[in-house]
Amino acid sequence: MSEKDASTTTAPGKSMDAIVALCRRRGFIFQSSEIYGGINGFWDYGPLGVELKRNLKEAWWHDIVRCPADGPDGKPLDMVGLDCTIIMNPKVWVASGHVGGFNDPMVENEKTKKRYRADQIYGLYKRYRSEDSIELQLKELIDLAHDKTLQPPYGPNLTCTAGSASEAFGYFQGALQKTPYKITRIDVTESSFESVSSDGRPVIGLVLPVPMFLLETSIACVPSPDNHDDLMWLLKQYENNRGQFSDTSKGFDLSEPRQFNLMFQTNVGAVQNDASAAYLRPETAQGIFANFRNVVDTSRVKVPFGIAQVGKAFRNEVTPRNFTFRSREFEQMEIEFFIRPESAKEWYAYWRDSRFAWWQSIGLAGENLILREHDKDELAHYAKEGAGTSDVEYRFPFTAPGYGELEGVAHRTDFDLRQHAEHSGYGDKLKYFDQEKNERYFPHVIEPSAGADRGTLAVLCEAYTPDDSRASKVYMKFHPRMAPIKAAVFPLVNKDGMPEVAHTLYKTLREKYAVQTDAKQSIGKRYARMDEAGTPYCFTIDGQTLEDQTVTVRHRDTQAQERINVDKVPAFLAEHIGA
RNA sequence: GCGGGCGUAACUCAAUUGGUAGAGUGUCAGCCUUCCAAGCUGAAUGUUGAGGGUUCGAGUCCCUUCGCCCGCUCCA
Repeated sequence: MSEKDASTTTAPGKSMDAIVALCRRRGFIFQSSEIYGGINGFWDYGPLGVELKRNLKEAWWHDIVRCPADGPDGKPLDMVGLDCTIIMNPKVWVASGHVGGFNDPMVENEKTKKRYRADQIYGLYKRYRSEDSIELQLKELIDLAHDKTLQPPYGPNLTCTAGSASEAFGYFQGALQKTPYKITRIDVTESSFESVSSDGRPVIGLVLPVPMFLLETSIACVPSPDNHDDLMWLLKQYENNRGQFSDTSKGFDLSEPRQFNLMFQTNVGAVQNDASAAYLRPETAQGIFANFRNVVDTSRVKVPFGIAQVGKAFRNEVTPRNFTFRSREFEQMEIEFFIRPESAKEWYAYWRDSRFAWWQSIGLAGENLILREHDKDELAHYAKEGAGTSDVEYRFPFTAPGYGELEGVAHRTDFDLRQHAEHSGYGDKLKYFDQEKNERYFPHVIEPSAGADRGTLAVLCEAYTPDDSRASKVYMKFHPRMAPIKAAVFPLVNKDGMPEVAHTLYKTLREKYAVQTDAKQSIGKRYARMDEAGTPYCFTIDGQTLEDQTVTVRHRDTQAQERINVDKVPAFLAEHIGA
């Protein structure tokens, strides 16, 4: 999420509470196992919701696998699908780094209950005792200061956006002015230079040679390694802040590092022991990498090509929140696109831009959708050296004025294939062989990874349109391709032969489209219900139909009406909805 | 995981110092109805989130728990 563009806000009248209420009332989304009090982080899709989400997934599958666009070289993309299991050999997650990296050891301040990643406060989570002498602590600090192996993330890794090193120098000087420490050097690392901020200026990193110490006051202290006074000052800060850190009996009162496991664990087979332990996949991507060899061997694909998968993934999030936005069980739509390493920049740009355009094409066309290039310091472990990472982000009512991620496009390099080559023992056999160039190599990967539930939620939020002038006070302005119900067929009144005509038209249309018919109650009430369901068109059979074979088309967005011949209705839908 | 707020029908809300759980909307059925939730008649729906306690008696007081919202934290 980002806080960019704070000057604009989400459209007025779009309260998340109202959207959630409509989702419940009209059967889009329910809380899972609600009659038992629900379960945090799990959501069910009702009759309208499942249609909506299917439309999203099927549009994705159609546009990615069945009917992909042309690539940057002008040729149609080579794409195939895949459907892997949720539970895989646990070694997959060791290779991918999810066992270990995903489970960052955390330390907790036992008094304030605040939690930090252990690697970010290295040195501090070492528990000094009050009887430990200042000299001992000082010695440890000096050792740390001279430990050249402590590189980021262990060392402080401050960055700023600046046009030159001297400008950055001024920034860092300001940032550190409340400490007695001076900047000893500025490293404009290669990786920092590659990252360019949104305003086009390079990101310049300050890499300091010793660990940063986080005090409770959020001061970042950076002792110069050879300055005795600096180290003494730092110790003094510890002393002064000890009341906040500890109960005075245990020095700096942080717990031992603990694992906070974000992967769901289960057991395969009846016996529950370490040998039977397995995980629910935290992402669908690894199933694709694990099957890379199989797909290459069986489907005649050639680099560049992509493998796509839609499926459930699971993360035991610390804090599920914001409706379905952060769920513990969720569905991903992922592409792993395999390319020659030297073409990474080109393909990365292609996927970044085409994925953004795709979200626009399904109705998120307004200013609530943005494309955001990541800063270097927020990149995932596998993407540090890549061509880049960006997010397609949507301004949800609950993130406004900030944004929430819908899809991430990342250059994963050849990290995953190499990891699996090593851990599986397959080694070079996992490499791709290029016949033309007689060359064997690990392809690089551009990964566009989208959230189906987040996408559905964004479509819901975007469609929600308050309108006091209509009976329903609100209507869902879905893109026709997303609308759960494409059209409704109504007899104006429930007599005089109109129901029969309506029924015949309904039976014809439902062969191809999700349509509904309803003869009960007043026509206004039926239109109003369709407004809340987001149905783009209603066809109404009236007295005139019986005479001249024309029906009324009622447009959802404008409430305008026109007459067309009943025989032209399928063609009308084909034109306005698409096949 | 921490702190704060909140849970009464599908929705929005009532219910006197603790004293028979109600209304409107929606939903459903019938009638009526020739274009935007119209009208008439009728109907269904709650273990007051759940569990325990105090009490003759708990929606109301106490404890526990679950869920939702906000702020931290987390989001590889």
